[in-house]
Amino acid sequence: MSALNDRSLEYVAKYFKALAEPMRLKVLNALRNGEKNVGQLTEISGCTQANVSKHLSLLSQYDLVKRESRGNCVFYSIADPSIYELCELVCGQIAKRMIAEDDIKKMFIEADKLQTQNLQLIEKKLKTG
Amino acid sequence: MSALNDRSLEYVAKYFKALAEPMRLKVLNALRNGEKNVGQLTEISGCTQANVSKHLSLLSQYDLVKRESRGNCVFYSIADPSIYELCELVCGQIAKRMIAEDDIKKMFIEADKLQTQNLQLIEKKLKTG
DNA sequence: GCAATATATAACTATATAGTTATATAGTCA
DNA sequence: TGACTATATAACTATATAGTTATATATTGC
Repeated sequence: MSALNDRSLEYVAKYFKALAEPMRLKVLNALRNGEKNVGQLTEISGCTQANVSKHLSLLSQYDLVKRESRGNCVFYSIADPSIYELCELVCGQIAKRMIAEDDIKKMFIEADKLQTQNLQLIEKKLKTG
Repeated sequence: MSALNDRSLEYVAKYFKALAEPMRLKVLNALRNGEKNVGQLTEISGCTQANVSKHLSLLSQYDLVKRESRGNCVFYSIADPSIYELCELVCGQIAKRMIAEDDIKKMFIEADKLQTQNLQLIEKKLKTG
């Protein structure tokens, strides 16, 4: 990253930007346990199918996800697991600050139990069909 | 990053967003060799002083840079060098793709010689006063 | 072919923010 | 004190994009 020119910086910035949206992180997070199709991701994300498709299209464009059309469905999966390294680095840095900032600490650790339960319910539902 | 709730995802996303602007990356890149004051960063960045200040303020807010007011000037430096790990991870991923995409490859490797020379000139000028 | 389902895209709105110019604030030195 | 320099902020414009609804495009099974 020494002496990158402006075009390169723009490129790197765009890459970060792809990861700079909560909904896209949610989608990537949902793909941790393996591939899912658009309908499943729509259900998990809680927004419209059109929106999920748009985000997937962008993630695809940056090779963050792999697209595989199978039968009537399109399955997406993580293209390069090293994006999780990125996320963990970021989480680590945020964690450092959490020590000082108690409200954020709570935000992370008490992790909205309702939401977790809902997610588990959806996952379960998706597995059992 | 397993089962992060929505608020946490938003927080992580915002962190990425802080790194998702070319001008901010340029500033961070300029701080690789050590602290610089706002005037110096303004000269390197090539945009207005007001804009640099705004970006520095945001970077400060996310603890990406350290602020130290000394005399008439304010010096900024990298708060946590692990952000460069982030950038290198991203550059690494982009590099993987470069193999296939020749134009991007050129973009990175032929790194605008003029710009590099200009940067060196500015750096030199800053050092000699 | 036709109905049904799954995904992608078009068109639009609302919002966030990068950049600007002008101005305020703060420190230095005479 | 007042002139000068350095940084931050306010107010504004232009642009990008997340989200929506409605529609188009595949694919499957009858």
